[in-house]
Amino acid sequence: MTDMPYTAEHKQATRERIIECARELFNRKGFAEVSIDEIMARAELTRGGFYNHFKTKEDLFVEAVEAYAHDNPADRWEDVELDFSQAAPVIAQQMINAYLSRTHLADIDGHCPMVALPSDVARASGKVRQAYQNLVERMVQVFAMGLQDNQAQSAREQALGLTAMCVGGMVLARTFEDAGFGDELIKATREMALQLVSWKQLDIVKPDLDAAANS
Amino acid sequence: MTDMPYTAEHKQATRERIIECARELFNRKGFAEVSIDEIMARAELTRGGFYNHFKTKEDLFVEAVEAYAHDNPADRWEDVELDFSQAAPVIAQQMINAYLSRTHLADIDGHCPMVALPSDVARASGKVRQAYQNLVERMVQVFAMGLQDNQAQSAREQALGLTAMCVGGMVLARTFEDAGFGDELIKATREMALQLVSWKQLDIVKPDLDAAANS
DNA sequence: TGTACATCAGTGAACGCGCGTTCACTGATGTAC
DNA sequence: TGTACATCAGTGAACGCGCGTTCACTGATGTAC
Repeated sequence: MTDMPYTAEHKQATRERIIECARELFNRKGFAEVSIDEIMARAELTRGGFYNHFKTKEDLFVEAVEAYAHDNPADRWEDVELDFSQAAPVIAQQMINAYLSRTHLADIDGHCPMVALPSDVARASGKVRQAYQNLVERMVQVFAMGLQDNQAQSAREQALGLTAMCVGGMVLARTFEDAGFGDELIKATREMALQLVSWKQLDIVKPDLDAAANS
Repeated sequence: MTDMPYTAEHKQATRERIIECARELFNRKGFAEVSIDEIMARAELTRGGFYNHFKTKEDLFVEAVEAYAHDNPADRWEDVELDFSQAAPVIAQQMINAYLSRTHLADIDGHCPMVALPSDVARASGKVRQAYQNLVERMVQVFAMGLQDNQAQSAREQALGLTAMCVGGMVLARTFEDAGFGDELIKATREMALQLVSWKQLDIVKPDLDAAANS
């Protein structure tokens, strides 16, 4: 911290600019398909400087996934920000509405990494996968806040199921050639998730599966 | 069909061997990360012969995704094959149990492409994405068979939501560093999906969302 | 039945290309005086 | 205030490497006779 030709803030700002550019490019094209040249060019820099900021391309991947967690999980996709002064169940509903929305689907740069990069992460290092898992855990906890234990499942278990629905609906819709099918799937999934949140709160007793199957 | 030094069956068999090897390698490593050399070597052939069978690597991707659809959707992962002589709701339950299972998660070679390759497909050509969408549509139809319209959603809408749950649960579990978390998520998602199938059949009336939110 | 032949599935060297990473450098900047 | 200096963020050429694809070939095979 003696002589410093550039300020530490300058370097930090550049670093964050690179991470943000990388995050957007990864979202659009995937980790392997984006080159360091491309990332640096978007950040208005040249290739060589990359290694002043990151040890490897994979290290940048970790940063890009973690960067997403610093923001509010929902206010990217909806005018309605998550309002934590609301009752917890309302937060869960807002989350579902924001996540399983056409707005979120259309905002490719702003896609949640859980939606944009699952396959890339599955093949990446343990550090990347851990960062991804933390993102999932975070969403689960927001949902769990809005739910109560019931006879069939704990609030956490319900939250895990809802997270799977939200991510699954978006992942599938994103891959379709036919946007109409994507919209249909997102809408149906959203409605089902919203019903789950309200039904669960009513603590409906688990019916007899065999009786149901034989009906 | 005049002179034929090798039989047409021979060529067809080789072609299918290449597709199967490619499907397994794509499942493990992703589309871009697998080389044609690697695929051909696994099929006990050499690089050059590839273009006797496929026009491009991307064409092989289409074939690999479609190949999965030729098999029974569930009997890869469970000893219990889908038993279409059973009542339709039972088929839906079997599907959920087979898909959201530890067996399926552990069988990486046999993973459904919906689980193993969503991000790769999202970046691929329209033909690949169409093949993937057909796979999804197929799963939706199996579920829809096992469900009835109710007050809140049609059988198809319910089937779309269940498909999102199944795929989402597996996609997430696959990426985690921590296998325990994956098992937890799959189990919770499976239980929730099974409850949905049985609840929906009871045609539970959609409760008042506002009343639930304010409770 | 045995042989000569035409076919084409399969071979492997070669191609151009873009990648992640390294490295010697340059020049804009904050500091010391 | 002005100037000389040391630092290090950023530069861009170069590296080795592996990729998808092409192409001239080879040799195992089914067919004609």
